[in-house]
Amino acid sequence: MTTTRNTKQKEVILSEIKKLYTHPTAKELHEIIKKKMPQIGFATIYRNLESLKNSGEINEIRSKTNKNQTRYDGQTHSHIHLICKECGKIEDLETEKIKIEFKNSETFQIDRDSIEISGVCKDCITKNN
Amino acid sequence: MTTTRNTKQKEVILSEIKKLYTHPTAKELHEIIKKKMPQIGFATIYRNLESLKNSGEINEIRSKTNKNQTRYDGQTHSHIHLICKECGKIEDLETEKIKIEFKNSETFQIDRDSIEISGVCKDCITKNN
DNA sequence: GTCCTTGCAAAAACTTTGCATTGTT
DNA sequence: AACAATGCAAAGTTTTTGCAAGGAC
Repeated sequence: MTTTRNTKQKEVILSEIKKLYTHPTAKELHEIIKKKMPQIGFATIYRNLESLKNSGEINEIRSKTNKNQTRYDGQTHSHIHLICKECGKIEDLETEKIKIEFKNSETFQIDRDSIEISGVCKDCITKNN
Repeated sequence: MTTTRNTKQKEVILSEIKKLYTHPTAKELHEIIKKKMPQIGFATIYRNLESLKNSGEINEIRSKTNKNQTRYDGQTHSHIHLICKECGKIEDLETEKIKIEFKNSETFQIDRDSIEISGVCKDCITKNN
């Protein structure tokens, strides 16, 4: 078992991602964090996101949006993701607002916080009319 | 408006992906198709997958599994995806086998065929015991 | 002092693009 | 004959890895 150390970089990365509700990519996060810590490198972002993911302090979003980039989520309360297939925006939806009945619980153990649903968001519905 | 032409390559790509229930990546598909058509190039696979996706003959799976690769689905009947977070396998689930009640239909128009749920598959549940 | 983490650069992995040639219509 | 599609290679993107130097414990 390897031990992890607390570094200034990790602290800033966690604190910044926790402030966001935008599900940033590693690149977006790097841009944001460089403002506070200009010398921070890309690899540090990636390695810390991996580490924070493993410790459960943040989540990785499985769905790609428009581009092929991994997105991260600093919000760890119970929620699912609604992904707009037109603009790529990811919205959070509290788990209580959706009811899912699943008949195959013996063959697949679903994770109620890892549900991602694609569709069209309000803005794009309006835009289409 | 651009017209599309029917080529031997496109025909083979479509026919091979339709036979599979494994949600292959472009690379996997390339390997499979090279057995029938050894000279086919990577770019041809990518361009045809894009084209077949646009015409609705196949679907692109939004979720990344283990690696950061796009997966494709030759099965176009109504179904959702169960993604095992341990082994990365994607299972299909007929839409009738899951009931979803969603309270926010006015703010997000969900696409019932684009639901992806993460969890643990039967094999991995067994493996864990 | 040990050894994990950083920052940089290089490499790897995946996807897209440019272009001459081939094949469809 | 026009021009879309192919195959190849090069370029573009995103992510991972190697390594010397720095920092946490």
